[in-house]
Amino acid sequence: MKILSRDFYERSPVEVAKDLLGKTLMLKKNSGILSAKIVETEAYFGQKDPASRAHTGRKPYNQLMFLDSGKTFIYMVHGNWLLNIVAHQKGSVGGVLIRAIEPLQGTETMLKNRHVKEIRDLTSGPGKLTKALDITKDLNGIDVTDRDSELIVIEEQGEDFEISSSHRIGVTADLPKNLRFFIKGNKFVSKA
DNA sequence: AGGAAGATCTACT
DNA sequence: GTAGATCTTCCTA
Repeated sequence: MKILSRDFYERSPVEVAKDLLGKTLMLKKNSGILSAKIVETEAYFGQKDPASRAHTGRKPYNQLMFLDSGKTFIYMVHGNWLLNIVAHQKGSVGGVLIRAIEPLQGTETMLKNRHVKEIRDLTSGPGKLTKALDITKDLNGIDVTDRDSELIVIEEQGEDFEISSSHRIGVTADLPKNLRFFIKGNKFVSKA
């Protein structure tokens, strides 16, 4: 098991968003281990990105995006916690939103956290996956490169896959670029 | 005090 | 498949 290092996150959010696809998210809880494969992400920048939390400048609640890469940045939107990982070149600002995952380990626990019939609906959206994994603000700012953290990201050999991209989902003001990336054909991607 | 926000669920045509 | 209500912070006035 290899944990992704700090350098991995100290690159452009776009590169990190693409490279996070296929990696494994692992959550160590008292009740056991939950893990899932990342299948959909979006890149966000700083001031120049109108959809970014950091767009209006540094504030107490968004300062994590300005600080260390490789840490979580979790915030609430429409009653849902959304999970981001801070990623940017040193001295820059940015992050990657985890939009969808595929459950690997602890599926029963996730099903208990959410009332759905279809496994497909369990984690196929940014607010869904945080509920399934029981991620809240308590985990805000933790270091996903530290093996002692409750939440880490690990590199694992998986099958080959093809990456598709699109505009970002649900944002009121997007940039004229494709900043959303997902594994082509994966069932857990929130939207084709 | 009020409203917007990177969404989800439910109930319809 | 699309539309509308509602979810809970944190910012801005």
